[in-house]
Amino acid sequence: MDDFSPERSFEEGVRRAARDALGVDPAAIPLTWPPSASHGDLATPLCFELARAARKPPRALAEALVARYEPAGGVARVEVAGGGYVNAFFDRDACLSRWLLGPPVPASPAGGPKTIVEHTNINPNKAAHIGHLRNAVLGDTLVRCLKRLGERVEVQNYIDDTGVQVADLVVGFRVLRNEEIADVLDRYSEERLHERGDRFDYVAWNLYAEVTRFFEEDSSRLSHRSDTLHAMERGDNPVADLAAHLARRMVRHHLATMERIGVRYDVLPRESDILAMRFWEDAFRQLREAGAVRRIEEGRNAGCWVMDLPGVEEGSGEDQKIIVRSNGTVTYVGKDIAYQLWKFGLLARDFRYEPFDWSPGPAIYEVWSTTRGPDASSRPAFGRGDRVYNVIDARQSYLQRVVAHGLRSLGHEREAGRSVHFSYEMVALTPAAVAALFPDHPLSDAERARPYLEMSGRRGLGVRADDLVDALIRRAADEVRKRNPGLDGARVQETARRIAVGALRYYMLRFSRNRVVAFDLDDALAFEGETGPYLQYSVVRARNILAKMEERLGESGTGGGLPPSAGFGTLEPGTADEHWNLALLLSRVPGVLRQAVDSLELSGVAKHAYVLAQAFNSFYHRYPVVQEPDERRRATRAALAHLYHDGMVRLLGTMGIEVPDRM
RNA sequence: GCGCCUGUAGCUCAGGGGAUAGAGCAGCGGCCUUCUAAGCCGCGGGUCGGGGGUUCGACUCCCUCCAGGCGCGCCA
Repeated sequence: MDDFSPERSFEEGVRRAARDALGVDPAAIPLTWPPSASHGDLATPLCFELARAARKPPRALAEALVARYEPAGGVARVEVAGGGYVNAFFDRDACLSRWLLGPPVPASPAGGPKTIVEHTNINPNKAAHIGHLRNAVLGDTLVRCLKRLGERVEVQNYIDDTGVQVADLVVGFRVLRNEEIADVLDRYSEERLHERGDRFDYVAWNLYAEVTRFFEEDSSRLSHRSDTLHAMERGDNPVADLAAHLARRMVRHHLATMERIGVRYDVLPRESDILAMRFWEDAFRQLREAGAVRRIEEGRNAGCWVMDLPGVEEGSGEDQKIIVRSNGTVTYVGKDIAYQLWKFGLLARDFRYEPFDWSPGPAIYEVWSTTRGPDASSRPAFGRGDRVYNVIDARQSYLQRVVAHGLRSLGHEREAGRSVHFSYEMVALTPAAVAALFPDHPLSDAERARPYLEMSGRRGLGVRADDLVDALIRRAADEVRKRNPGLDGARVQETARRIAVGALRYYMLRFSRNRVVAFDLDDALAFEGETGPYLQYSVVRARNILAKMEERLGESGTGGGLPPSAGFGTLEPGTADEHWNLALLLSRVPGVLRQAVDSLELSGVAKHAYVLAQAFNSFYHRYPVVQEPDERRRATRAALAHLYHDGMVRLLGTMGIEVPDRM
């Protein structure tokens, strides 16, 4: 596949014409999409920009430019429009023929620079909720888009297995439930829980909320927490082993939940291993030697090591961050700096790795975990990224800034610049949703007046991820059975699963990232309108057309490209634009993906897919394909259906949405 | 107090300095003997939070004010 691109051809043509006709060499050719096909396929407002310096009206410049433009490479002609736009019209038949040959395969250099995406990062002490789903869907979609653009990507899911939250769960089992450690392992084994119709992460969900209340009722009980934390820190004792066990079991659940929606990871770095491998020692030494941290001798923070943040107003509270506490222990952000250094290969140490232990259940897929045991003899290389995306919600912006500053103050300017915080807003619940889902939860008047309420694991306020997925699957399965009587159970389930995942992932992607998602159950469960199933359905329709073309007419409808007799000229007068629009929108997909990744605004991908599906559904409704008597028209339309089908399957693939065989 | 984010149709949201500000939902009215109606077509609905500025041109950039959210821990 060569690099056929009318867009680039237009860009170069305009550049050449600008030089020849106007004597200017613009740094960049601004491109814009005309509002409708009748205006053209691509446009540049370049002449508006040049008008001032040239002291001539934009339209005159545009006319001069157009006169010298030499059409080539898929651009059929250009014309002046409006007050000075230069609009390009593509050679439609030539474009369609080339596009039918399939997309260029991006070269994926096996040893080239690697991009690391860290996402999900759920505390391993309770079930995943819909806020985690937004994180995972955004992260996974970013990964898929990067791969589609030809990048080598490593997916990391950081496991904070040493924190207070895990300790609290240990306290819950040992103190609140008054269980012996051996009994916890037995009575709360996956098997025993299953017999009772329960599951481990759901037990933990409730227990965690209970423990929070337990502490609130009597703060002296917090000694249980600190005792547990100390035991976990010491290691090699039954309490520490229990904590490790609980965390691992929870991670297993999180991985299983995410697997349901098509999200996987390459490696699970554990915080306990960051400590065990003494990453912090090396990072701290580097920070001290570079003078990036300093010890405070007096005042409130006496005895602490802090990092000063330049450009932040003094006294704002954000100008100085404690990295090492007065008792000598490192804070979360300190560990994060060490971890970030490791991701770029800037640490003198590495983890050791082993395949993740999926027991007591079967392995779902191969994923690596860091370990304190021996390093696997044969394994992929992890870390040493060229660029790092941290998918973390906007509430952590400050800490992410501290981490980037840490890199910068060590002289790693390049890495700090390539240390990207993929920030997004949280998923929250409306007061109405809280009242409906948690009837026992009292809401104050102030809370009721708020636009939304944060979910809270500590209060057990939240919609669990698997509950939502289950509800989506049930609803989808009902609909599938209704529409496809006689379809066997396994196929109903698989179809329903794909629809559910499509609905969920689209819902999580359709909002721009800086918008708080006030979760609405009815919207999330919708299958009509701007939803994932709408997109999937349009592809199923295209597939049906192609299948019937083979079945009834024995016409492949395309695989071999556009038949010579076919083309847009064969269509009824006045309908060509609408047909062409489908191909044109598909041709813009690579640009849309690039733009989405560069801006981290993945909602653009979702939106474009939706606009495409709308265009196809309109086409489908108005223009018969299989029923079309004119052979040339039939072939042209089948070619478009084929192009749409393949292009849309790939585009949905970048969002992790699979298309069912039927719906 | 300081910083970041948000404010567009009844509701939920798109909108790359550029052409007539668009979708979905909800409402109303049509379209299933055709390739699946999870669909299509139509109607109604807008001081783009207010005010200033930059620009040939501002929903978009800058300033300011208002309203709401988040952050600013020796928690993670």
